[in-house]
Amino acid sequence: MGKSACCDNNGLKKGPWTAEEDQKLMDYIQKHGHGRWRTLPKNAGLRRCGKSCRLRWTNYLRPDIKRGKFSFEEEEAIIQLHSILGNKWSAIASRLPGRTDNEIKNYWNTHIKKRLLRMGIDPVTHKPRLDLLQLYSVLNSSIYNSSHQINISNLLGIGPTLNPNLLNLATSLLSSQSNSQDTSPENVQENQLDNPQIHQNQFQSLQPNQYQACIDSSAQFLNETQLLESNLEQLNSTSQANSIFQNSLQWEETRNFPDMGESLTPYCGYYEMGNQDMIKSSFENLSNMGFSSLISTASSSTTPLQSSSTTYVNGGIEDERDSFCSNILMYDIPNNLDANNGLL
DNA sequence: AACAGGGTCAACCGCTGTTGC
DNA sequence: GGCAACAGCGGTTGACCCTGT
Repeated sequence: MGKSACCDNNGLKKGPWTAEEDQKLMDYIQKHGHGRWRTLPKNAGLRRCGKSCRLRWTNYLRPDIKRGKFSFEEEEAIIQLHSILGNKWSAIASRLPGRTDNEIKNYWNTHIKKRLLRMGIDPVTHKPRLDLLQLYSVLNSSIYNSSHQINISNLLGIGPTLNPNLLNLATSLLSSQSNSQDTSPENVQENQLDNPQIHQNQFQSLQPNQYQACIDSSAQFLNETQLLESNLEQLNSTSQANSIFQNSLQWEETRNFPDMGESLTPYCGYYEMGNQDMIKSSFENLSNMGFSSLISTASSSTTPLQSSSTTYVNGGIEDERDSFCSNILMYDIPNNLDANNGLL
């Protein structure tokens, strides 16, 4: 099909809309309704193309548009819906009354996506960036214990907010994975590459000028996320993960957030407030990876997105200390929602 | 005060899907 | 079935604003 014909017309105005143009468009739509966008500009006395008029109406002039900052509930819904629908902004917008796809898309790209990245969560897969966790864990455990106290967090640019218990979890899972490997001679070398303990030993005598080499050596871990995920499915010892998870919660409870204070509002503090969300997200993904049995389920949902729907439980946490904590792990998926195709 | 750099968001572009002839 | 017009979608752009130097 290609470009719409209306965009080829010359002499049509582009750029920001004036109040006068807005008024003309609103007056016309109030009298005649919207639709027939190709002929609307001419009939309304506007020197705009139909697409521009439609966009202006649907994104800004519609009476049911909700302006202003996104609420916590809305942000939560966006994240959950995005994890299901991906970049189907219109499908996401259809579940957030008063919000447009454009607004949600902008908000995702400028706010949520960056927060997820800062937290070490892949905004595409909504899974923890285990490559960073692995690298962090291996380097930190080896270098930090050596005589050369290096802040690996800064070195890797992943900040000081990574929960050490989550790192332990990643390391434990890696270790378990390597233990479950075939130990036949032909696989020994490969298993050595997979074993973080071996890497740790290799770093014991690390010198300051060897940090880059250290990173290079560890870079081979970066492609092992899939191995880790498959290991998650194989790991039967759920008590291990549960224990680490409980430690994570305790770690969060005792952690200080000196700059938060009043800013711990649902909107501006959601991801900034700490790693609770990272833990939630991590364990949500654990659930997605086959660990749902080790995470207790919530019994009800208070999410704003409801109606006749099938309750979908990603995995709940019975810690009502943070009500949002349980909310985010549980989400109502309407019956007519298809994860692959959006609305049916 | 001036400038640079980064963040935000309204608007545009190019494409796909749908509909009617 | 083929074509064109249309509606809608997601990615991208660029002007504007804010903040730090």
